[in-house]
Amino acid sequence: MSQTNYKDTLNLPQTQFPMKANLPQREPVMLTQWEAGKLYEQIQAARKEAPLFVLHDGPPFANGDVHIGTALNKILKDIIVKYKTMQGFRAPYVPGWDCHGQPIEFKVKKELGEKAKTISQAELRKLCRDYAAKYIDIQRKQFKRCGVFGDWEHPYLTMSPEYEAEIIGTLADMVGDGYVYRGKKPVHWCATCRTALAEAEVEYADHLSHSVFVKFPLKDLKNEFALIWTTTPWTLPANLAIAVKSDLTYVRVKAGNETWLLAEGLVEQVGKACGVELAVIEKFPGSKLEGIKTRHPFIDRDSPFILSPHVTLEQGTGLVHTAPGHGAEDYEIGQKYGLDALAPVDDGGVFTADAGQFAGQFIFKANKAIVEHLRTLGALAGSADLTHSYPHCWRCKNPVIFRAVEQWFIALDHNGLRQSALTEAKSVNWVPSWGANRISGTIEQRPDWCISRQRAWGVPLPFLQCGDCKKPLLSRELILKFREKVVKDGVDIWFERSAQELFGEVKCPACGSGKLEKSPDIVDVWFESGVSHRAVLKQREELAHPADVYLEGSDQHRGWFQSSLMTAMATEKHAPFKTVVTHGFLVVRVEETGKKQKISKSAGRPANAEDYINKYGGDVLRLWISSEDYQGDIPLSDEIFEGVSDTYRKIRNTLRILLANLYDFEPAKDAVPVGKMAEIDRWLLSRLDALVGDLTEAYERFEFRRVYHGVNAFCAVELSSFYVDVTKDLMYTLAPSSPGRRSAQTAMHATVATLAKLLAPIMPFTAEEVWSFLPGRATDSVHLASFPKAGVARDSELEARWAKLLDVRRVAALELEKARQAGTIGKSLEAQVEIRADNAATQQLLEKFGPVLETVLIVSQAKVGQLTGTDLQVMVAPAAGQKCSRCWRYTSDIGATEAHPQLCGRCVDAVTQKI
RNA sequence: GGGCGCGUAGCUCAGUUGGUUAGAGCAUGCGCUUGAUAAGCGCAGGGUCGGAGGUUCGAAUCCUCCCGCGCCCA
Repeated sequence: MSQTNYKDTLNLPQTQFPMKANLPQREPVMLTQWEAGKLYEQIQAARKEAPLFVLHDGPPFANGDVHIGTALNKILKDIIVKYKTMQGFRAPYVPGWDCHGQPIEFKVKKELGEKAKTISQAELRKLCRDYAAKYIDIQRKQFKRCGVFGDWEHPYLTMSPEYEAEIIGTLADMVGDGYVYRGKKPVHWCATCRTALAEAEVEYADHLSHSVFVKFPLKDLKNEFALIWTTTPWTLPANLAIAVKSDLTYVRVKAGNETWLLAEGLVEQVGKACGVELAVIEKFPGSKLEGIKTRHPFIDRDSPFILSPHVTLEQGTGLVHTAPGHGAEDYEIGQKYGLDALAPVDDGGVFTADAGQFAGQFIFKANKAIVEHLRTLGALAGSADLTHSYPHCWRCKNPVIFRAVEQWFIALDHNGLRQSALTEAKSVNWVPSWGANRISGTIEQRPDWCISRQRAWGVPLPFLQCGDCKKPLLSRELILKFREKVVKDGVDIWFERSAQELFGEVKCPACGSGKLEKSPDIVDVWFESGVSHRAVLKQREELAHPADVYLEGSDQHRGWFQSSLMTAMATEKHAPFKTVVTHGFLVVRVEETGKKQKISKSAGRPANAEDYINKYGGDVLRLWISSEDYQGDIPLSDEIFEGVSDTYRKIRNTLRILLANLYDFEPAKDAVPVGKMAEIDRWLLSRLDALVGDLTEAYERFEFRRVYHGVNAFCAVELSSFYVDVTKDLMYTLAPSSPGRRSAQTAMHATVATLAKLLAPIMPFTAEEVWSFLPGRATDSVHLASFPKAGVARDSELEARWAKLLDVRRVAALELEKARQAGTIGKSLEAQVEIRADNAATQQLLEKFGPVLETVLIVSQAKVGQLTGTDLQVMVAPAAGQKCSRCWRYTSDIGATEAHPQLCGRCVDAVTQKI
């Protein structure tokens, strides 16, 4: 028989499992199969009676393509859901979308262009609804493409009537419990368009302002003045206080025959600007000023000193003119001191009667009159023109103003809400643990929740006010009455029908008037998504309240986590989540600087999930996510993706060779019982068991990178470089059904099956592909299988013995390499070795291994020599005997059988037995 | 500017309550193999643990300050 024919007698690996993954093409095919087979429904049905695990989805905004960061969030959730499912839980996943809100309204208006001005609110709302629906479809497709399982045909939408009804219902309850009140708060306001503007509708551009230094006389002190500076003289009629910083140094200075108060650090600058010599008389900290009163220069009113951390020495005098009705910071600090958000300006930017002598004037025109008036009064210390960046309206390009308008608020200290939320937050499991600290900080600091927005696209605040006495009419019963109509007809009826049509005859309890007006405002979208625990967890019968896990970016400590916690504490008296997991944000390395930068700032870099899926595939995208420590910044680069792709290939090839070695293995028929398995195979099963234990703990702790590194190391070290390499000889050359080969196949079979299951939550496509090649698989889909259990095959005594053997192997590898460099041998089968143990115990151990030594070292002969020293030594020499042309080992019995002159005895047996 | 985080080989990550010479996988270089072959195996090089002080017999680890990056505020 010729050499090439002997090759035909080997059991070389065979498989149709492709080496090249071709994920971008293969994955969509698998998705189609999953959908056709209703895999998600099958999984849910299989777990019908199982204990429940709920991961509640935070709704992404229905706008644009799925960003790589959004995909990261969704995939992390999916890994958890898939893992919990395999652990035997019923883990339904109901995805959601945030549908209302300014960004959609903004985009729709932009697309409309000039037409946006003439369109009715109802038409605008219709277009916004269509826009959201369009992107829900797009995003749904993209999320599915990421391999995310869920009830995609029944997501929750904040614009669905059921959801809207729960928003209204929550408002009703909170009104009933007295949390809601009406107050004023400044917003960006365009006097030309007569509308409130959102931050995104404001553009910053240079603007020429008239800056003035104004003297406020100190109450009851002659010739002594507090000197303030402002670039908006028109806000002076609304001045209610002067803010100083407690730890800044302030001075009294002599200015001619007057005394002025200002910050020490600005004396020189102010002196120059006002053209006056200033001589310091006295120094004191800002804290000394608190409570002291000044007089408004032209209105009969006190203006007290207050303390504010916002004061800086960048410009002005260090004494900050404070008009709570016309500035965000002014408002914040005003709240603390109980100041009114006075804004004597109407919708058109004209002063109202409250502005005294300036009533009826347009504010920007009144600037000049006010400055002149100050000059006449002698209250003007200096003035100058100043060009600076100032907000303008995105549509009409005119400068906008900050103006307090009527708003609706939730009182966070009512009924001890804030305190109970803080207490409850302590009993939530925050991952990472500093989340507890962070959310407490935001809850402690935040002011009352302003829940009204002056926009078109959202859920109306179903509140009434009296048309005559203007008092708000807040009634739980009336709101619930409206809610009933919403369930039937959706929320649009608020805009389409009159108060009377909606509520019938209702009288103002304050003045008895029957003339009631509907609030034109809509509710803050944070309130909408914040009530999802009620609108989804409590409504959907497959879910439960509270959820086991919420998982979002760390920005949501201030966003959704907080809004959810607050509304839940107010209405349910407990948190809506047991565990909150947070992740960081994507950063890319900028080549030139080597510095990290958030992805949104890196122009030209692909930022959609699709870009990466089309290039690398969904499973590589997911494997990348699993590889990163997502708790901090998450780095992203081509280099990283290439690296993950390499790992993917390593894992794939390892699984492939195992499958290829199983081409003739039927577990039911051929499997060897553990007790009869070879040691090396039991060693593998023991290591595998340890891996299962580690990875189970990693999944439980949401530390997926440990899964990635664990599987990678197991494939590279235990399997590829050791077990598979070592067992090649017996796998290929023994008779197909020999016990040694069947034993190894049994171990390999268990290993592929286990690895497929361990990887299924992270690489759902590849795990499924592997599964489909697995002989004797118990379930159709790997996603219907159970997660492996640890602690069944661990044999630490055996592992300890083999650890010693692996030490020998390491030393042998070094010596074999030396021989190879010297040209003595090529591959290791051309060598024989003599091992000298480092002590008697090792020597005894090695002797007991016997022929296993040759196998493990992949050499032709291995013997244990005399114990001579204290170091473990391996001596290498060329192998003795002749090379068997079938198994390539060197032996002394080549040609012992006449019929097979080129074969060793073992190969003769294999070839002739054919067992 | 404030609050909360993060910073360990080229890359992604380990590194117990402080305790030998800081590890792994990948990548790189050099070999081997050609019966996992657009694969596989071996060996080697590679780190001032962001920086500077301090505590300690001893610090990647504890403390202070600084630098860089991110999130949230302002």
